[in-house]
Amino acid sequence: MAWKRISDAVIRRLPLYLRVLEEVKSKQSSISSQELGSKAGVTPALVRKDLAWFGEFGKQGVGYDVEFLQDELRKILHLDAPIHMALVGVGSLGRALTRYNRRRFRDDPIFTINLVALFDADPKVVGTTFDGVSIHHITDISRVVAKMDIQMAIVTVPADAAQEVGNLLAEAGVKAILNFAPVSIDLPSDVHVANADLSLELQRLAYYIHG
Amino acid sequence: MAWKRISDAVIRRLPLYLRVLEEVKSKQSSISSQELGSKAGVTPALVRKDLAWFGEFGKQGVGYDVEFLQDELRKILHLDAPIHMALVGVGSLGRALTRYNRRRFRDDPIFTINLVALFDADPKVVGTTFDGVSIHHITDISRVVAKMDIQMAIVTVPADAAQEVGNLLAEAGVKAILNFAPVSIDLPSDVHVANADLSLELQRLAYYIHG
DNA sequence: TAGATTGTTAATCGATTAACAATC
DNA sequence: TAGATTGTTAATCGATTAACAATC
Repeated sequence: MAWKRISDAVIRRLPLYLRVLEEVKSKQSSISSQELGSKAGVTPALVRKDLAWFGEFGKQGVGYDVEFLQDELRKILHLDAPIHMALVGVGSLGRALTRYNRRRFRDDPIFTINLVALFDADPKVVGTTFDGVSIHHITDISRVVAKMDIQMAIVTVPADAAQEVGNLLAEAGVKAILNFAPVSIDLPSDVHVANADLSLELQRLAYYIHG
Repeated sequence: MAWKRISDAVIRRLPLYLRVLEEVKSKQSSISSQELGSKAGVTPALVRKDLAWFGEFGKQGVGYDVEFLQDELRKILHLDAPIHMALVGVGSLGRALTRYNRRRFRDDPIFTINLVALFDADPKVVGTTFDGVSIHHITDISRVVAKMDIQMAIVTVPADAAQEVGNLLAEAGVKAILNFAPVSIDLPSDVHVANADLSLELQRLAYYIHG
């Protein structure tokens, strides 16, 4: 197979497959593209095509070995080793996401993304901890990211601070950012920014309330 | 134009256009597809095609009237009248989203989605209020939704309760649901469910950390 | 009028689905 | 072996882009 950048549409489905594999793991040792697809809400042909981008993981007449495929998908998504994550903006949304993430990391053994540092601009909270995680000042992003080997970040700052925080994270070498601020962040193309803009999503949904 | 269901890809961009229009409103009375597109991160041809699904809003040689287009987009998205929304699951994420939404509704005059009712299963919080909004028991969803004319809902309950809560909302006539629980909810096709699954999103992003 | 920009049609691009030979 | 299911190629579908006549 000639080298080609794999599309985001494909990458989005891999965590879904991972979730299905975890669900069936205790009940069966192999799974067909048929079953994996129907549990993930995807056609069997698309499951096979998605997986084929990365290798030949299945066996004709049998299907895919559940544990083997799980391991392979984890490697592809870089989830085979713990990932260190930061969160910038310890307001009410930031605190809620911190709790959510910490609990998930504690309770769910397959969830390996670990929130290890918080950042804020308010001197009153800098130096304290929340849910057991230290809060640093945003001017320390570069130093702390390097020291703690942080690879991902969640941004929950007000709209007018989001771009600047994005710049600081990018300079520090963070390559993947989940942005909850209601503005898009422009960064070099080697930094992947995913927008989780609640108000945009609600406005879109309003289209479907009919009337 | 023969009738055709408008794709979700188109609907997703409309709130983006709305945001750009609000931003330029004080500075100019009209805008070209060129400028609207570049500010929204979309090609000019696509802007024109998206808008053309709903009518002929522009003027050759001039562009689109900012206020007129804003009004039209609001009507299309049903944002021309206030929308009543509920939130189910008053845990830490639910409370954070409640605050976020209430503040947005208070401070931003173009944000017309109003969170008017909270629901939870815990008798200890039922009957109290949070951020000025009453918390009802989930068995009262049907009654309260009807009485308060609620059209949308946010779901922030644990995974194992999400489907049941979805059922209750659908039975009560809610047609649009934003689901934060880490499971998909199956509902009749006239109910639109958008998934905002944080852990899925983080696992996807991990692909891009390289290494 | 001359210049600008729309709405729309045709061309292109990319993603999904169907089909099937290979093979466990 | 017979049945099942993969990996892959070709066909289809849908979304985006390019081009341009119409017209403000």
